[in-house]
Amino acid sequence: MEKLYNTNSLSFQVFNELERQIINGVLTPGTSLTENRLCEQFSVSRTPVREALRMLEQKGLVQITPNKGAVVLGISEKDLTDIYTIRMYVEGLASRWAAQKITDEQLERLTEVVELQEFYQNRACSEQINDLDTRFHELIYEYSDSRTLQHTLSNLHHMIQHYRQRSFSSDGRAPKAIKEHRDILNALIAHDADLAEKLTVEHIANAHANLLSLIVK
Amino acid sequence: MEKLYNTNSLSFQVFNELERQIINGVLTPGTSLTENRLCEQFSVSRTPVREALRMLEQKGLVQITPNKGAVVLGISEKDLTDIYTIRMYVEGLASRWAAQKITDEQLERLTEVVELQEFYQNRACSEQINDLDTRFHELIYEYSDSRTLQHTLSNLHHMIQHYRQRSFSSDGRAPKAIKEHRDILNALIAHDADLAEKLTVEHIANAHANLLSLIVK
DNA sequence: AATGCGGGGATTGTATACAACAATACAAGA
DNA sequence: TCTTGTATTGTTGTATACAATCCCCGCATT
Repeated sequence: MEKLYNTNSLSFQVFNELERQIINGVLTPGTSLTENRLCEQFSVSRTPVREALRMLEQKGLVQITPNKGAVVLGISEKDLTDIYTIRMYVEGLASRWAAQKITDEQLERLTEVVELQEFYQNRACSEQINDLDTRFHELIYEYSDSRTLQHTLSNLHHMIQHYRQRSFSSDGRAPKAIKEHRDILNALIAHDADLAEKLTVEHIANAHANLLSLIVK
Repeated sequence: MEKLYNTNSLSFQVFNELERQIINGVLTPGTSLTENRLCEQFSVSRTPVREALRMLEQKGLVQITPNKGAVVLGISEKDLTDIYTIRMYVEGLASRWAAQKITDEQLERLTEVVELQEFYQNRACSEQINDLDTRFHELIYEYSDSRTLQHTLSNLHHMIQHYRQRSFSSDGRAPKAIKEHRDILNALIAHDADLAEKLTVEHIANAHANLLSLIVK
């Protein structure tokens, strides 16, 4: 379950770091990524760099033009809004399926995450809260027991990590979000698929609305 | 728009061919892909093979374990059902957005595709019909004017190409599907977002039901 | 001045060589 | 017999060398 994962392999180190930089806006859209520059930057040869770039292309984070190289695509504010809307349409499905299939052991793990969130919520640890938010949603994706749905939603959720961080760190969104998580958890405990779906859709809608209000400012 | 795209580069040739084989079930789940074997098979060096494998991993078609190699994941019947269900939740959104944003020129192109389908529908050319089905849906994804939605749905639609082929080649599904396409097209022409969404969801549901009836046999 | 045409430097594409790791088989010792 | 250590082999990870392509710039021609 833990993603100790390919943390070794230089390809993945480069991939993860570039992904992070793109998602966090360090690398702005339009930036062209020449292989040699990245080689120097990461002190690795071209092989892992090229592999990382190919992976990023499949994720839609860079665009590779044959014989010309890679440019950063990044995540625009329109992408952000689109992602929330897409999640509003589909993330309820994850909770619905999870409600039908979740085991007692899985419920325990999820409960633990929610309790940790409640523990942190008044301590202004926006990073921990964001991490736990990620874990909460990722666990539901996993417990939906659908590889494809997990893959799809995980990608979407991951893309907007940086924006969520802003949301949690700036205002009173965290307590509300955590309360909503607790409600969803209760619906899952009751195996009430309809309710879990409904609450999840509302949760996404609220998160979206909150983020929009921040951006307008 | 056309995907003349990276058809050159050996990496993409290998990627496309492996993807095709996985999607078509030529490579069954669990098959382990050793780099040297693929090198011989495609008569290329390890570099493009490795890049292809990394891309396939990001698409969720193979799983790479560090220092151990890649194994085929493939698309199970459960994945198939899941994909249709997910599309039922989200594909309507593409039509909704397309209805709001589609231009006259884009409508012409889409109309052309539907007319071609109607031309072929009684000629038992299931391959052409499948190709045109792909083009119809891909165009709507494109005209939804959302990079993320296009990316998401394009992946899902692509995954089940092989199953759709079976659907079109085996029974009276093609004429019904084409009729549904015509109805969706009309809704788009009228820029009726609600109707376009509703018809699209029904279209996916019908396609799913049809495929299920085939599999049960 | 505008256009067309090399040419050289920079960049990507591909192949290969070497290093690190994993798995297996086999032998030595308890 | 069982265990454990080790050698061997096959596979993946990384670096580098070479080939193909593109791009920019200067130059000549009109």
